[in-house]
Amino acid sequence: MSSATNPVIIQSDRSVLLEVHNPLYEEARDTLAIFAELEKSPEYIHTYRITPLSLWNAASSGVSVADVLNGLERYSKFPLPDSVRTEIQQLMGRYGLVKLVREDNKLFLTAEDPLIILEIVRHKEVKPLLGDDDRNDDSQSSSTRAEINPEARGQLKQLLMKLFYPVEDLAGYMAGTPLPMAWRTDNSESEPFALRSYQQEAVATFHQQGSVHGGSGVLVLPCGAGKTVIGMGVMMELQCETLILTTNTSAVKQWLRELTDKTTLDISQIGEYTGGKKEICPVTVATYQILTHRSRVDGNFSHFHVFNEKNWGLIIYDEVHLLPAPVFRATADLQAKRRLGLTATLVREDGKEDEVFTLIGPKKMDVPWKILESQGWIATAECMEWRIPMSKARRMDYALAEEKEKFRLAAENPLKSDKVSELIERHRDDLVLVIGQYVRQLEMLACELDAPLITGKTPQRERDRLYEEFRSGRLRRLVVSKVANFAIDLPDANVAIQVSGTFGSRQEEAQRLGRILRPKQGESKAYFYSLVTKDTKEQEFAMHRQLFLTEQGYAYKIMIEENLE
DNA sequence: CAAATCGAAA
DNA sequence: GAGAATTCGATTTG
Repeated sequence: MSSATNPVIIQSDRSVLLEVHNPLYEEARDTLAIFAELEKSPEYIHTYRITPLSLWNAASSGVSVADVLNGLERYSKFPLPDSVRTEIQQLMGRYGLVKLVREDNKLFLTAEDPLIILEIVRHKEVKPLLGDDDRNDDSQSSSTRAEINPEARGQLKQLLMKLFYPVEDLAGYMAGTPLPMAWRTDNSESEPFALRSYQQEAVATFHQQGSVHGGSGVLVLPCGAGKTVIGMGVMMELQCETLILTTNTSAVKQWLRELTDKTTLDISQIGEYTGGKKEICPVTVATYQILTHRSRVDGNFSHFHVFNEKNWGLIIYDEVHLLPAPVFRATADLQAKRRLGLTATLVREDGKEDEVFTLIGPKKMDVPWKILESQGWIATAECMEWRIPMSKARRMDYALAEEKEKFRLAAENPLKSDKVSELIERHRDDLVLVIGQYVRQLEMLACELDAPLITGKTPQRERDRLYEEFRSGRLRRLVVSKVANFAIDLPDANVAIQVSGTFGSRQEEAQRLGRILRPKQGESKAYFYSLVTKDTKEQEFAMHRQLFLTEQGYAYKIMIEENLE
């Protein structure tokens, strides 16, 4: 029961504070993870929130109201507020009022209380999603069930969630065509391959719960945590034909490489479905882009047939936070397939996280960056923001500029280049990436630093040559544009200097930090510098970008450069 | 026929 | 609220 030495404080707004350095931290964390969302994880106190969605997700994996209340009471410093207790009972009680069942290959919504079914079938947005069965007619108003259109299974669940009737989906998953596979043991590299402990845990968490409930979900893992390996781990468990969706062709190549390298699957069993090749094999890797492509003639999606081409038993969504809206809709129709979403950050600047949860599945596991850092899988990072002044003349220009030009004026502040040179000098023996947003600015910097520049227009051969030199250490500094956000073949560095970035994108910041967090031999210490112009809009945007990293527990040191005039 | 180039899309 | 990168299909080129 509650005791002052416990690690948790529960507030009446359903937020939960957890002390990280308390001896009961780990137990309490594992308990909270079951029914609350981790919102912030700075160094000393983590914040969780109990939301309707998080409670329903818990309920869907078999957790009861009593489990939640006991869990909270066990670790709380103070007695549980009554309002919180009541709300939890109320909210969780709604889960399962409506069930989705399969009978003779038809899908039905059922409820014990006919009034609930009546309320639902009368709802004007629900109506078009029901089966055309005439039993759904108003004359049958005392019915405890209603037939639905199987294609609308996802859409309907989404809609009912909004109406506060979270559906207990008992209709199950299709197993998909079986495909035997195993990890390769005869690997050409001498080290035998093994899943890291948290990777194993992730696979188990996804797979564990019964076949009805445990079929879909999202795993949140930092960059460099080995997402493809975990995806393959899940494939090993399910042993079935799999469709893998990624953001771009280099990610496709990466999956293909890893699959051939680490599994017993034969090359003939692995296919690439992109602009270049159109193979459909028992394991197929495709880009989101090709799926969203519409025919020029009739405006229809020309490649959606991939979803139905084979009897997929598992669909893996790589970087699920980038899932485009049309694929969302297609996915809504695929509720009978097992779905695995992989992502480093479940933040979407468009706030569609809830849709990911409803259509792909609940978040099954969240590995905070700091945990990986403490286990030595990623490097420790020092983040620093330098605030650079503008020249008098530029300050004048800035003051007179149109609102929309201001950001660019601030971002391209030429005084930044002095600081870049200084930082490069300080890291003479390190591998340094200079990352920026505007090609013009980068061209100037590259010239001053006498370092090569890589932008979108740089031909692949040129890129490969530069990457190679950088990897070998002959080349110690590289200026890159936004290609850095996507190019996964970019070699690892241990210092990044960001001279400009997009309007406050948290994702981008995370990705760029991820670039330098791969552990290196010897001292695994990384430096991340962000250069912003003092007292401008840029400074505000930088603040927003950093939010995610602050949430993950990284502290920014702020350094202010004085005006020279 | 494959590689290189181009414009459109989102 | 704007600029950069990417990708796809079509067209041209060797």
